Amino acid sequence: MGKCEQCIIKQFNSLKTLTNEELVRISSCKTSRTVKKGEIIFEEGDVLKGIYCVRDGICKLTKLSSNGKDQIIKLVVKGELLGQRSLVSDESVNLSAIALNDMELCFIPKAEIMIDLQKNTNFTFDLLREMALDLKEADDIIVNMAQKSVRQRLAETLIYINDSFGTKSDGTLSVLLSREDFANIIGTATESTIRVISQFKKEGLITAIGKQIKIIDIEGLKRVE
Amino acid sequence: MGKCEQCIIKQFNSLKTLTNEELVRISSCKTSRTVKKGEIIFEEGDVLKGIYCVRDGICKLTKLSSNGKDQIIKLVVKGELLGQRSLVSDESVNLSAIALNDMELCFIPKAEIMIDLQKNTNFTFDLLREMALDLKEADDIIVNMAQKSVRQRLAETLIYINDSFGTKSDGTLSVLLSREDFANIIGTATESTIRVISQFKKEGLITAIGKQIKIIDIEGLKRVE
DNA sequence: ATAGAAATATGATATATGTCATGTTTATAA
DNA sequence: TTATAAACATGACATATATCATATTTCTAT
Repeated sequence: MGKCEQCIIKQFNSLKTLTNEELVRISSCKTSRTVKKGEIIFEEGDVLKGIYCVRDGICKLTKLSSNGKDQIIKLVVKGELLGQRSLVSDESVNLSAIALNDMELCFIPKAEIMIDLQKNTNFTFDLLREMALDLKEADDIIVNMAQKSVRQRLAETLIYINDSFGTKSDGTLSVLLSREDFANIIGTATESTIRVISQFKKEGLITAIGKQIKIIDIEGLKRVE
Repeated sequence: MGKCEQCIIKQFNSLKTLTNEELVRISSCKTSRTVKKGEIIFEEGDVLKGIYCVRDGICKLTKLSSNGKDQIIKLVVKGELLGQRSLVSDESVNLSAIALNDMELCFIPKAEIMIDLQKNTNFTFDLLREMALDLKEADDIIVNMAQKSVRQRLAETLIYINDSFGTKSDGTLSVLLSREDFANIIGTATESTIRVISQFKKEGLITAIGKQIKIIDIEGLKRVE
């Protein structure tokens, strides 16, 4: 099993603030876990006993609405932490995490990471910074949900995925989502999403062969009303 | 001017974690400010030079959407802090704060409060906990926006205001909002909000005389579809 | 106290989006 | 490979909500 102090993944999250000594200790108590596509990592209501560091793959964080539909709140990719909030509150998690492709995760027990949270101000402060960013993003999502059309929300989601998670060598988005996943991100019916994707294709904004979506005219997408 | 170390307001926010010594220092550099109803405390894009502690009154945090409409993200009342995120990031604020009634604010310069953020782990940790709660609330708002009807969103907003901010002796909500403010919270047109309020009145769920709204049948409101 | 401006109210209509039905294509497992 | 299920696609229609118009009431400043 890899050693945290040598792992490059930590560069992308708050663990980078830990000292070598701290990382060695963390490394000795962490466990690794592979998760298959579609598998549930944790579920709304679970009590987490630690945090995950995503070594590879991507997952969605979803919340079940009272009407029975899932809402995707956030996509978490390679490099990010998962379940930070459980460090701060003793409540159960308010979101489910489901793998969108095969994943590799490292699990760090809460008791161990809490030691660092007590001692290392840099670590706490960096977590705080990450959470502030999440909060800012959440504010933007709220405004978009409240004020923008399904067409706009889908256009922005495509741009967001393009910019944040990048493309493969052929230009298609590297994050593959079903039409239903897209619908659950933008908060609409699956049929509506399918229709808008078809419209975008006809309008020459994107190409879409199955789940392989490529943005053709990003400026056009930005202009969508 | 009051002394922080004797102020009861701090009980309601992260300042309660500061030591007496720290509070004395903060007290000596803080300034007080009164803000009239409707006045802008800070605006999207401003660079904050510190944080506010709300001694009295209530304000709304809004964000301007690209379609020109304001979205209300959060109500901040007596006891809470304002502008915590500016401590963590050096970016400009992403929200505007506007007084909903006359307010009393204490302003603590960033440089001073940062000293505590560096030294006092309890303080940082408490801020982290508050932010985690905000984030959880934001997740709920996203789901509601995405999945629920205007009727449901208004019903939940009324219940939220009732439960979180309380009522006057006559049972009316102590937070007074215009129909437009309600519309900007739930993300809909002002006319739609007015119509739904009228419906709720007819259905015996609430009474509303001008801005004085009283919940009559809270269970009925919870059942709204 | 009065004029003018906001805020509230309500109708008529347009439009975006949801829902249901049905068919086709693509993926998955035996 | 074939059978079966899941995902995708599209039409027809229903419905929630937005928009525009026009009163009416309430607030605000002089």
